[in-house]
Amino acid sequence: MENQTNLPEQRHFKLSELKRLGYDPYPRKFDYSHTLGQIRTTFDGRSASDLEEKKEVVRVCGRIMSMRPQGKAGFVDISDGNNRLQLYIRRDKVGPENFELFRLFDIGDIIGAEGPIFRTRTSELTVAAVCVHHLAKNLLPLPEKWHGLTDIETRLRRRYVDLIVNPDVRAVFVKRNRIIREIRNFLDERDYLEVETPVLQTVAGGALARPFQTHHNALDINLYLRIALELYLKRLIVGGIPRVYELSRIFRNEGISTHHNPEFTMLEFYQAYSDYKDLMELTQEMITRIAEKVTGSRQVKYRDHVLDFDNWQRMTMIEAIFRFWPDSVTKPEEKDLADVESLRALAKSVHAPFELSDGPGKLCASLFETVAEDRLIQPTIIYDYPAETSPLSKTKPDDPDTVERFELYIAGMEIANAYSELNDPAEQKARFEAQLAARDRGDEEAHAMDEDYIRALSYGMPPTAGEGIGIDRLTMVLTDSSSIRDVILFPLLRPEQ
RNA sequence: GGGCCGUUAGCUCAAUUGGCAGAGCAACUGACUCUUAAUCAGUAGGUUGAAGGUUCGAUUCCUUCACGGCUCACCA
Repeated sequence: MENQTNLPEQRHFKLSELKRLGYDPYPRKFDYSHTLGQIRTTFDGRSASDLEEKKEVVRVCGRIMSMRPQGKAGFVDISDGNNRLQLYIRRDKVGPENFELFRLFDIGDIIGAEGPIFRTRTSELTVAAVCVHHLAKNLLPLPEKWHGLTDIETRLRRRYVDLIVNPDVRAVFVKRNRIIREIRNFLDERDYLEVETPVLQTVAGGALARPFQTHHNALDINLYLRIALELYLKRLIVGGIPRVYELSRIFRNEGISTHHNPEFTMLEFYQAYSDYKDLMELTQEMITRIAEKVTGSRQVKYRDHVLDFDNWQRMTMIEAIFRFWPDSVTKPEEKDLADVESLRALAKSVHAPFELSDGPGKLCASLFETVAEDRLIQPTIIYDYPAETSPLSKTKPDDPDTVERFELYIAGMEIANAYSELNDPAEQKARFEAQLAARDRGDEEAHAMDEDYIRALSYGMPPTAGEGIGIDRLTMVLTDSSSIRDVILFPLLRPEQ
């Protein structure tokens, strides 16, 4: 033992010692009387003398987070991930054999204990153990107790360790779950039907993005992982389900950043007999309610800002370009935003990226993203988008170049995207053909043709409004997280070695 | 993909101008029956991310590679 300086070897030695003393190294179960949370709610308000008098015996279990041995006695803190509780183990209370077991315990071990609840001299609620139980051995040491685990790579690769030692991480994912639950409650209250549509698709449509490809062996066909939920959900609108939603994972074969993960969670919902104005109201109500339920307030701290969900803004994309145009650059006039030549000049003046094949719509969108997007901190609905960048949206009745579409921005991030759905199959076919032409010009993200979707529209789709909400980004906003990886338990990383 | 930065003990971090690789916690041994960052005494723990190069000598300087972070581009 003296020569065993390697830590895992020492732990394995202790595991063999457990076996030698007749303990099952991996016992099957442990009957506990209280979770640590139940201990807290039951006994936190009780006085030392009251506990002393009643001597209520409990059985508890959890992972050892710290130990303070003192010769023939010792204190141990256990945690169940939510709560901590102190155990006091005395040789004269548990007996010499059980005390030998206690001496084989390490930080990180999973143990059980039973005994009466009491308060120490410093008033700490504590179990005075009459017996301790070994439940599982920790063979790899936990991070240091007060600096903890901070290395981001290790935290992500070993999320289980991150969860053990960083309580804030668990709190984020509890909130994420709460957000999803509130969304379901909100939509279910409004008679939406939750459905599941194919992840494997022969045509990856519904968004402008590059898909992952895979192959089905038995059918010998290439398939794509879906990049959006949209086209199947609208087929269900055609099929007579007037309110429908799906909340699930989609996949985009694109870059990874603090705001992008290759797989992410999207809510899409579609509501027949409505237009995008109706969804603006619905979105504002839903997001505000979720923010309040999840954070406890309609004023939410995010980084250096306080997001005020009592004060939503609305403006058109064009208005946003004018409003946030940088003072240092000569402000354009309205007519400049209709002309390709002057739009290119404007794009250059603010360093907005564009391609020579871009029409006025794409150029406007690029201007908007460059000058306005990251200034949209407070909840802001930006509406009326160029038809050129929106192949599935219905145009405005008085303007064939503009569609009835809005996006919700919070904290400089696009959170939601919604529009009045194009339900004219002839026009939809023409839009797809325009996208195919763009694809031929080298635009890899242009929308593919989907003949069956055209056929579905040809059976007649009622006027419909639809919306997608990025759950990961919404969770970032409501948990004050600056990276999408803080709200995804196991984000994609390059494999080790 | 571009730019910048990082990688030293299980964890968190030092190491002066290129000159013997260190500390705290964790671990091990011993003392200690109300501690809580327990305390006290002692011990052990390293291919400094990998491979080359320069040098009498490299954690330190150079090159390449791996992985990561930030950021820009693309995207939601």
